[in-house]
Amino acid sequence: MSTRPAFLPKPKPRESCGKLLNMAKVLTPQSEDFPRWYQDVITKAQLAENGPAKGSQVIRPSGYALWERMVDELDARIKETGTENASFPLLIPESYFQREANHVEGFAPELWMVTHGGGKELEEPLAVRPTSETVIGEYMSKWVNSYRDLPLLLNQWCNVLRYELRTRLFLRSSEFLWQEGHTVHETYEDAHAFTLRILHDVYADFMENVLALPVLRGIKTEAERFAGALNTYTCEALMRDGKALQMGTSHELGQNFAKAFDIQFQGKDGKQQFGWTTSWGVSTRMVGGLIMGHGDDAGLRVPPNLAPVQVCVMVVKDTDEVQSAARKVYEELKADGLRVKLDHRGDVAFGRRAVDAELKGYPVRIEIGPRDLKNGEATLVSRVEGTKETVPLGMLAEAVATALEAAQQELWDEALRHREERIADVASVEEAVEAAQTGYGRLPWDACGVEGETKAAESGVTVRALQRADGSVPDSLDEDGLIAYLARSY
RNA sequence: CGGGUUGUGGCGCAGCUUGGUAGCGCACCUCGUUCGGGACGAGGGGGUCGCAGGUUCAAAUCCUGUCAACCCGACCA
Repeated sequence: MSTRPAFLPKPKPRESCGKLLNMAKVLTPQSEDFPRWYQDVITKAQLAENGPAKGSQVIRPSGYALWERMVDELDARIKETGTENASFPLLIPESYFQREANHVEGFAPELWMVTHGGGKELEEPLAVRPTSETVIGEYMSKWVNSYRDLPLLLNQWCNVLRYELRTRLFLRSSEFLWQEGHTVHETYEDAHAFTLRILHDVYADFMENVLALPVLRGIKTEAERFAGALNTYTCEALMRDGKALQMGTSHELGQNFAKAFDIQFQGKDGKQQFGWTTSWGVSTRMVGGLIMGHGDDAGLRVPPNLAPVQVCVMVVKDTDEVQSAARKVYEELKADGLRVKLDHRGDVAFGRRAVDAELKGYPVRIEIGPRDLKNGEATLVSRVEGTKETVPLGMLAEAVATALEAAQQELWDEALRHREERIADVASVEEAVEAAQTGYGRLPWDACGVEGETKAAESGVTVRALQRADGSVPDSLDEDGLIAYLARSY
């Protein structure tokens, strides 16, 4: 994992500092009560808290910074596909939802409806968007006239509201932030290919290379499919407690919405025809996935590629020498293009600040104190690897780069190992349910089927995704020889 | 919506059985000593006990209702 260059000294623990992690029990241990641990991290790392209205959430700066980084990375990838950002209204006429039968049925229970405005009852209630296929469809219909207008590739970053009975910060709230892409294509093939391109090149790429979370890519069963879609493709990550989390979905909508919203164009052949649409989204739920996918008993562990703060430079003592040396290091690392934070607080005890840095999951911490300076060194602490080492000031930039790279790799390796250990090949639904107590139960879809799916659901286990035998993503549910992954999920 | 648990300063809790109008730890503020792993001492601010009724001379405590949260189930990014 960590490939440590020869010029770096072996990490040496400093007994005067005691152990790196878990000095103070600030969190409920994961093994004791995972949901409680999750709550604790969110509170102690000041990520979010509940809002005043039922199910609403307030995302605090530390949590929002994580989301902002996700937005940055994803937005770049989305634009790379040729998709452009736009903004559509929050309020959608109720009648729009009724145009696509499956869509209404799926979303009706989750709709928030605005019935009054300006002190008067509205003639037609307005739904607060739970997703925007319907409004966007209406405008796509206007904008698409010719095959030359295709593909039409749109995305919006916004909030959506869905009425929820049981809520959990980041994972399920009545209001959440997300990105929703909506596209129209000339042919089924184009739309299908684009749906998968988003799944692989945007979502999975981001989740694996930035979040360092291995994701299972596959197709959803009919039961789990998006309301109104032909097919739903998914990226599923396995949390540290063995439950799966749907991190993102990409839907091919066929011509269902095109027909409902009259998205027609004139083809090369001069004939009017319906377009083929897709939609795809990821949300602030990914923050929950990040927390539960990598966090440990000392708090968050944020992969460097994502981390809003990759390096925290910390003064150990509040003296002029230390302060100016720390600032110098901070400036240098920043000039190297790293995301750096300077913790120069002199009025908060060192231990407290160290614990705080661990809770927030900063991948690398540079401690600078008089003892370090006397030796022309700084102390480098790796949050992920749990090591402390002294590094000559002149080699700090290189040491930090190495440590960050190692941390990214280590998180990935750990998560991958964890997942592989928790996939059990089984032959029956009963065994799959059993295996789902710790991870995934994998079995041929033929051995499960819709009946098996229903049966597993009674034990709180669902089919998370279907794959081909070689692990690739099927084009449809009709393919033979599909493999099902069953798990408990968030 | 069904089952279980719980609502007392920002957070975590005690007090309730045996009514007499609130207490502890953490956090917060001030001063000082500290500062290489959540420091210590002294001083200080903050709650009317989820909410609404009721019983009573008197309710955090008893009764009724209600709301909310959490955990377990059914629905979901």
